[in-house]
Amino acid sequence: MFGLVDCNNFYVSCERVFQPRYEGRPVVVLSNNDGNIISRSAEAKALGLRMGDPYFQVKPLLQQHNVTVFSSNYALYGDMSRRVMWYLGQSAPGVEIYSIDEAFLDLAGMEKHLGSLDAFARKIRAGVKARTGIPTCVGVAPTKTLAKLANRIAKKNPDLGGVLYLDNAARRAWALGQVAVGDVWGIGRQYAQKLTAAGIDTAADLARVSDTWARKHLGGVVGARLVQELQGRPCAGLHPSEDGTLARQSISCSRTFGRPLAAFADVQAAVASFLSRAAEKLRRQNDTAHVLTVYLSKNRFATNVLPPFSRSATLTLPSGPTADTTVLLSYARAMLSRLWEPGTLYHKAGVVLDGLEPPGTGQQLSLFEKPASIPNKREEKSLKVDRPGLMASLDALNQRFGRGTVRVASTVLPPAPGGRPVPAPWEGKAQWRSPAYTTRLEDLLIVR
DNA sequence: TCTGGGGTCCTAGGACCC
DNA sequence: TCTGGGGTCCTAGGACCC
Repeated sequence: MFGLVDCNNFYVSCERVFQPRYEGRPVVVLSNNDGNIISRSAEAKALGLRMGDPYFQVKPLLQQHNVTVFSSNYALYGDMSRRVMWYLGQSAPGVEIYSIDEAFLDLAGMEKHLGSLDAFARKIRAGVKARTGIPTCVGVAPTKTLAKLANRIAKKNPDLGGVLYLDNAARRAWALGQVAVGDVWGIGRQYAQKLTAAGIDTAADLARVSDTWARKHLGGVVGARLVQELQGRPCAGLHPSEDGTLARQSISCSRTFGRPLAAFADVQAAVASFLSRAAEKLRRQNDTAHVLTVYLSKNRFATNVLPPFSRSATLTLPSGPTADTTVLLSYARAMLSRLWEPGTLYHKAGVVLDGLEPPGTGQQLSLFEKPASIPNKREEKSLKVDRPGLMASLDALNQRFGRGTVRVASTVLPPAPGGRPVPAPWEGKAQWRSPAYTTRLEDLLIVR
């Protein structure tokens, strides 16, 4: 059996923990750059606000109904998530952190122990609420896909008390009939359209299609597994998250710029800044990366811009895997020059680190590179700097004194005439950001 | 004026290898 | 006239997730 614990309206709920006056009132949280709605309270959903709505489009509606708006505060959400996950880790034998606000629980064999998984799920739910203030729903079922489905039904039907346990075939059949095919985990817009056109409208209909049909029309083996899981046959196990954190197979950092950029120097500094951040995440997870991708995007909403809206370059690092910001930067600069089209307005850039492995596993010297033990004169000079040590010091300083305290020079634009530092033009808006209550001493909540 | 960011898995085609 | 088969790696892109 699997449990799926999913936080309700997670970002909104995080804000409400520290500002309880927003309970019972419409609240939304916006994406980076205050661009789109990414979290909505139940009251905001009832007003017809949808996930992903651009802020500027729904602004009148928000004002009309006096909806409270927050910019996203990832320092807060990340820390609240850590607390929720820590508690889950204490409560279940195996936990797989699936996203910032969701985790699968391994409940194999626990029925015998506990008698009722329903009561257990309710206990977990109450425990998360008591310890963090975050409301959740819990679905329990024999496969991950069915646990997701059960969770969804629990969310939609408050009378269930936030928990649904699909313990027998009759309940499962009932549950499958409750859910539209487009709301099944793994069925997105494209597939939903295709399925309804073929007369498959509910999860129950989808559970009845043949393996061959699923393979042919739902992305091959992925679709076949999905159907099996709906039928109650598990195709995916639980991958426990070590020490309460999620190790990733790729790390990326990208941003839509605060305003469109046309100058190479600006975009280059932006890319350097994103890559520095990605490399920092990489080192925090104690990995090195062997593959680097850089991409540039134009404005995909502009009527005068033709696709492709994005160009990317991917490079397997000839010098082997690294976690050194300066090494990664030297490659990124060259890749950016290759992608650059003069006279273009760029809206967004990003970097991706792939081929992650722990340091020291697969060092590969390039054909033209001498091993570090016999350096030439120039290398001798650069080798005086202990790079891993340099990176560790950089991270330690930024950890202690705040992100960005010490930076690689290429992420900083030359000062304006008069010597004043230039604000980074790629940084976006965040007009309504709440304090980092739990991660910055100055932001600590004061209770009178 | 204004439209997010960070992930996963899978497939397909070309280059290259034996 | 006639031109293999099986494999890997790389790159790009599609579909999906939260």
